[in-house]
Amino acid sequence: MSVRVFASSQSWIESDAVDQCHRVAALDGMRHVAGMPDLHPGKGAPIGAAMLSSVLYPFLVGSDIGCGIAVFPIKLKRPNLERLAARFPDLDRALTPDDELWPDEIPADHPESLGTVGRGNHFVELARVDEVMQEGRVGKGDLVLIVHSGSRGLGESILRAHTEVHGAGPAADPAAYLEAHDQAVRWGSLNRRLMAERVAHALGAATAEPIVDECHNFVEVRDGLYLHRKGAARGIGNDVLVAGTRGTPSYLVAGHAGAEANFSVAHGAGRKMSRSDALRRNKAKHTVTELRRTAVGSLVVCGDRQLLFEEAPTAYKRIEQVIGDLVAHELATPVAVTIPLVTYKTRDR
DNA sequence: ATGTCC
Repeated sequence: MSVRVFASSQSWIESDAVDQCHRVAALDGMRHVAGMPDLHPGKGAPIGAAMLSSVLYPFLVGSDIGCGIAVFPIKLKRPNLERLAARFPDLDRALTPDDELWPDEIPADHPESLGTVGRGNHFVELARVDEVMQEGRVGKGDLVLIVHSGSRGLGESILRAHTEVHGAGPAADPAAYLEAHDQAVRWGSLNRRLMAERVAHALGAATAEPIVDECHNFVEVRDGLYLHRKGAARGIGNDVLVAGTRGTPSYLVAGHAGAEANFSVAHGAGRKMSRSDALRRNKAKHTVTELRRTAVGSLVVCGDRQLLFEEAPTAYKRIEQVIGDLVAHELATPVAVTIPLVTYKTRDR
């Protein structure tokens, strides 16, 4: 069926990703595929796409069901970057039941890895609001915690249970898949809150409710159809944090996407290079020192050198271009710009 | 993406 990619001629969109959109569009029951300006190739399914179908395909959401980005206001007296980076808690170590932050109820009875950030493009970032275009959410100079993480092993186990029997085929029992899926979505959201609390505690600050918490890997049942989002967020009257990179700004935007965009907006800058390309090219281009102290003066806590190269800002598209495309196609309008101060990736070496 | 494929 129909495919529409919301990008301009100057935008970097790999043909492989567009090909994937057309392959998805040819699936049984597919009504419409909307590619966001951060579209890039994924494993089988494109990343940065919203796919509307009468048939539910778990592989279109992928393994990290419930992955999303939340923004929490935080107040700190006088932020000293080195001191703050050193005080970030170990978010590779899971919470335990004797921890004071341990929740009373855990969705899906999945206590493993609760409170951990994971790897890949996940991060917890202390950032400063640098510019405000629309009043009412955050003020210039405010500090926020941006948490990008998902359901860790839980979503992976849900997809694997399906894939082992049905591969890339449709969900045999959509209601059963959706029940497990919804638990992973709740687990992911709880996990982001717990991480914000862990960091706020460690930095001696109070915790606040998130001003934004939007998933970008999930299924929404809409008018009896399944709207699969993979690296795409809801954009219908809600705000979304569109993540830049570890070393460039991020944008809080107000989404107002229509049916052509499957009611969705981009979730980030989007990869420009595969992980293997980024590792090879950035090893030649950068030192770990300059990747740990970025061009905007922020610090990156990342003990894993390989991950540092894979996640270098040059591995991603320009966030300004992605936001420009959202605005040009009237999918969203900018609310505020944040600049990273300290980004936590992993303590592990 | 993932208690990580060898």
